[in-house]
Amino acid sequence: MSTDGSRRRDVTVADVAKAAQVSKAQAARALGNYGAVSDDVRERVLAAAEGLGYRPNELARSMNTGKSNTIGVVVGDIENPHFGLATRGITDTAKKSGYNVILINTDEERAAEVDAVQVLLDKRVDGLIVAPASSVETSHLKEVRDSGRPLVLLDRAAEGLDVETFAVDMGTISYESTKYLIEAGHRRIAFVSTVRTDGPYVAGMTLDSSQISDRLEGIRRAFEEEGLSQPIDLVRLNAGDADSIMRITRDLLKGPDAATAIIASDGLIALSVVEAIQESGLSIPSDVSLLMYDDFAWTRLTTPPLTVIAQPVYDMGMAAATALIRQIEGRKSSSPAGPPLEARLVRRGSVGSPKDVGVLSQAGG
Amino acid sequence: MSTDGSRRRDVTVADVAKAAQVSKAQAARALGNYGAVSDDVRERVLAAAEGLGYRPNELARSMNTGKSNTIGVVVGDIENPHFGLATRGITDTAKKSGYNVILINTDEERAAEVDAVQVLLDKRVDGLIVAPASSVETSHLKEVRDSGRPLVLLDRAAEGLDVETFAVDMGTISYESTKYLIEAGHRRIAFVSTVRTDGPYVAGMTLDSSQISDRLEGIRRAFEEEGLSQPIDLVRLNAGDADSIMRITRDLLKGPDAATAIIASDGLIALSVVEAIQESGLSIPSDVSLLMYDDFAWTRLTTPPLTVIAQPVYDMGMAAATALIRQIEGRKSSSPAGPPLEARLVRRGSVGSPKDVGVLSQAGG
DNA sequence: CCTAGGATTGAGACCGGACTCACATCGATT
DNA sequence: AATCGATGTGAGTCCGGTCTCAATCCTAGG
Repeated sequence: MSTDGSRRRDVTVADVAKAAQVSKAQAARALGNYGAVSDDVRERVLAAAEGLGYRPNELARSMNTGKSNTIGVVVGDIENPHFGLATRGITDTAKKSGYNVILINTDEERAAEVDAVQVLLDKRVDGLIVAPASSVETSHLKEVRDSGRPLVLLDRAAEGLDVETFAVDMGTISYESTKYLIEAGHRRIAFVSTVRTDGPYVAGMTLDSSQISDRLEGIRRAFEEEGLSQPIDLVRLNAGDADSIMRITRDLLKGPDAATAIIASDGLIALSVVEAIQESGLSIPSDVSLLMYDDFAWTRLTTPPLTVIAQPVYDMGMAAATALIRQIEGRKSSSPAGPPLEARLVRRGSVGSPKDVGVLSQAGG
Repeated sequence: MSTDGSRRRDVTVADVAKAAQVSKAQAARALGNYGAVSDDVRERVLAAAEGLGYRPNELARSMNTGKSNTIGVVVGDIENPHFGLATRGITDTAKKSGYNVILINTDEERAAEVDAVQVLLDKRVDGLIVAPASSVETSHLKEVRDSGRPLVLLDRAAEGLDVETFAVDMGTISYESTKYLIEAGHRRIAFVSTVRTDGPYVAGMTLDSSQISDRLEGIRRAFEEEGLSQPIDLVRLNAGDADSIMRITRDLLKGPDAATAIIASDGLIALSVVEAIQESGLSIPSDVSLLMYDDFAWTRLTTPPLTVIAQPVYDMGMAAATALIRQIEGRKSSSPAGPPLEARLVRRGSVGSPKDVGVLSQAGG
């Protein structure tokens, strides 16, 4: 019952062994629950361990089992609710299988990501879940894969990298929702995203983000199918902080060729877009329609409630973690893809028909 | 230039040493940049390391330096933007000093927290940042402190635990904002929180959360100062999921003694409260005023924008991490408290005067 | 009563670095 | 030229576990 006692160094198997009057090997066996140990010894060891407050050093254990029971998660920004929710899906799943999570933010910068991956590898995590900042420059991820360490991608694909990826099919949902806007009468549909590019958007341009490429492709396809062409002058990338997004929004809504609908690439963007619209004294959806990616709780509270593209973010995280752990623990990959991760258009009140078109087909369901 | 080569086991110092034709000790010195190494040896070793793609095993390194360069963060729920932001503050600060973060969610359950702390200790993290689920049952945290491992509390204090704590002074801001509501004419002020209790609220009751106790105390003080007494029948704890919060809200707004103002203890609660109010056909602030804790971006987008109590959440995380790292790296604690972490009442549009009172004193400013 | 074979047990190697210690080496001091 | 202190260098230990291997104990079968 020496509840106090040792303060400095932690108790080791050797200490326990000594206290229990057995060899280190026997103590280790009793503690680790392997090998053959007599009842007498087991009891003595367990009692000694209890009394000394013994706790195994996971570092040492990891060192010679080669397993750290830790997975590394690399995302853009944990503050972004999208990643927050995905991370929750990951950590919940990980915990269930006895894994812990080391989290690193990259702010969507490749250099930070390269670094993060390196650090995690050095720490000998059992596997990695990465939301790649760039879908194009992926050499560092290739190295991970080549090193044989389990790797799974979240949210975005990486070009030429044959790795399990958990993301929704952006092309399809983008196509469908654009179609919905077109049917409501919109022709001037804007798209605002934060992906960085060197110059203004040009059709077919290679983008850093597979997600955004797919969305733009979906939009293009929807227009094309109607015999129309996508207004690429309304595609605004490089949207940065709140101010720049508001500036972009004001610009989009100005002049005779103003956008009649805006698709915000994520919740943060939508926030600033809505703010800019409100400041301009315009109203949603009578003056301009709005569609945003991700369904957050607050989107139901705005006036009007926002029409959104809901993504199964938590499930994505869960699926990614499940797949990674499967890779870590056993067979390569049983089923190539898990259950389908599908996005869904949630029609609320922020999409209507543009003013000068009248009600060709009623928006909303 | 053997970019491929070894696939199985990682390269170790011994391998590098052999390749560079020097002893393991010399290789380690050159690689670790310590001790005395001749230029010739250093060059050979570095070249060999480069060629072999040597990467130090941080696990092994940690084992005999006793430092893992990792800190453990234990929060209620990373999905909650409050913690998301705080965590960002922590990770940013940690990264700057070369630390990584292992994140564990507890869902505010003590058992999970005890577990989390244990796991992190076993993994030999250099220090811990905990947002304690309970301010009362803190024996597991006491043990951490007694074990000598650096520990810092976030968001909430823990009773009888003398540990650096980074949280805003809830009593003061609660007092001030209640005062503000009272001056606007409110007398029937409700308070809704998720803290779990055994029975309904009784004045002076011991709560699991120091935060909530302090807030209630602030409310009580404000009423008392006006010669009034706090309507404790309007204190609703144990608010659980969205449904239960909506039920509570409807109940608060019913009958002759209905609440004229509601204080929502966090953003998630506010979400459901607003939803319930909207569903009831009532409007804010003419029928009922609303005040919520935490200033999220979306609170500016509701109609009307919400009056909130803004907390320096990111700074809290940053301060906690800074203090922890200071503890880890050196002197115990130089300044008992860092820069003051103060909450601020942000007056937007959700607080007005109750109907039957008229405009005694105009709310807002 | 003696022995084969499984149950126990202890010594020590090993994981991959960090670091101690004793032993060179070498230019500089007197 | 002999000596001294500052490098250089390699052998080997240690961190705290896991695990191999050979030795020892026991007990049932003959």
